[in-house]
Amino acid sequence: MNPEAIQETIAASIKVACSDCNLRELCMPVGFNLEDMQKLDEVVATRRRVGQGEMLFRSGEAFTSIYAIRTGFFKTCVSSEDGREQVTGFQMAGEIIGLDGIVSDHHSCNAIALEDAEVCVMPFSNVEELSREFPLLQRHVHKVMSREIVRENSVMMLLGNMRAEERLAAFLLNLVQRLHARGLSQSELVLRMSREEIGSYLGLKLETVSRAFSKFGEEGIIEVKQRYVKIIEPEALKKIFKSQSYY
Amino acid sequence: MNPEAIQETIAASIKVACSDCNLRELCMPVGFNLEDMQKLDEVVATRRRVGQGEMLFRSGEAFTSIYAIRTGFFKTCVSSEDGREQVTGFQMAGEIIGLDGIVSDHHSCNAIALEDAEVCVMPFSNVEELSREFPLLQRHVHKVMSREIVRENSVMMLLGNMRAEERLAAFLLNLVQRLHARGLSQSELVLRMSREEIGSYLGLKLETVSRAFSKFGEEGIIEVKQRYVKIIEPEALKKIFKSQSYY
DNA sequence: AAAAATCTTTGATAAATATCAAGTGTAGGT
DNA sequence: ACCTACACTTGATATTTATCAAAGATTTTT
Repeated sequence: MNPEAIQETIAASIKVACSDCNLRELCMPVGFNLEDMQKLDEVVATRRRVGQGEMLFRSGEAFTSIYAIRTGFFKTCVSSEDGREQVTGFQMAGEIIGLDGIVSDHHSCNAIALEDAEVCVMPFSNVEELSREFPLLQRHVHKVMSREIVRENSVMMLLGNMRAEERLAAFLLNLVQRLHARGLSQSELVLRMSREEIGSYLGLKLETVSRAFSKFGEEGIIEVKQRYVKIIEPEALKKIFKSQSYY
Repeated sequence: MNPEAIQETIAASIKVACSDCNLRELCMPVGFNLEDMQKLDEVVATRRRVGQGEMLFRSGEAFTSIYAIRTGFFKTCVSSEDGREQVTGFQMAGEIIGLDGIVSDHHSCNAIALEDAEVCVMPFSNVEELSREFPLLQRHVHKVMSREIVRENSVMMLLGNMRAEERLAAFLLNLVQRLHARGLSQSELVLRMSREEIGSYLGLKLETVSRAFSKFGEEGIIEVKQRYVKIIEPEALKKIFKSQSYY
């Protein structure tokens, strides 16, 4: 047994229980009674640790499970034949990844941990089986997928209609909003991704991202020190992201 | 009873049967026996006609149903507070729209008919109920949503990484591929949308789209006459757009 | 602790696309 | 068939962002 396999066995042997999980409100539906909740625990087969820089799944790989992030931070990205890479999202605790694999039984993107992470492995057949039994879970799964569709719609708006500074403002506001929903600061954050990764997500080159950060800093809207960011004037950011008339 | 209501009543009274529908392979799962298939017919409540330029649903509207396109052609678009509009997709016969509404019980985009159209109205509660009964339908619904997520991933790649001509090449190839899957020509098509709508989808201005069309025409790759397009050299188009799968 | 590698910032210039403008073509309505 | 929208094309110019380059900061390795 190699070290990784041992690690996985240990992780699996620890009782994995959604009913006890402090992320429940984020990644599971509410409104269950205790009995149902215990049934629901069956949806999670094991937990899995993913070290920084490691892949949770990769494009082309057979699809078996979706994953709920317990701790850590991920990026998902697609790459073209000629090697161009597009970051399609950044995911944090309580969020679900792997839904891309359902349609073709193979994943179509890579999921890479940007910091040491742990995920709940939810075999999709379990999810479907329990969904047929629990309408609340079924509805929840549908909402999770719909949310992803809606999120991608707004990324399309961002990429198709906004200029560099608007994109970065929208990105920062979205990040702190999600972090805040997890009990973290509304104004301070440490970026888990590089300028290049931000640029890839926003359809910009890293230099352009860096310049936009510097500009916001000069204007006193934010305070930036490498990956540490403090939002001084959230209203100014919102204004940049909402109103600028582009083209 | 106003004329529209009468029209709807007539449409509903015509027996709506997926089991008889020639689009079944496109919009419904395969592998059902006749008995199940008849049960499945219940998923469709009515049909609805949507005239050119009319909205099937609009952003903010309460979500009740998803729609399978029987005939016609739609665009979906989101708009920002300051009025900028982003086309998020073009949909044709056999495709499903309205999935954006699930997450918040309200639609987050507009669906507009680009030509006279008819859709099958599938109340989402019906879909969910039958999904619990028929694992094949459940799996199909999940695949439809996953396909949309994967499609949007490719659009992100397109908007984030490609140049104008690559975007247009990818767009044209995708369109003819989908039309071909519906028994239409692999090389000829009549665009249902304006240059401006193409531009909105591709994150370009209409003039840029027009120039790219002209360039392809001059190079003999395509033949363009307003909205009529004939693809002369599909390989040349594929070479321009040599990224991976685009849905 | 020094060295190497990586990430970030900033400046100068180039390239791509938007904007403005004018003219042409096409479709729909009377 | 004519008139009037509206859609499309094309040219000239402006703007934005990419590219190239180099230096500074941070993290990792030795």
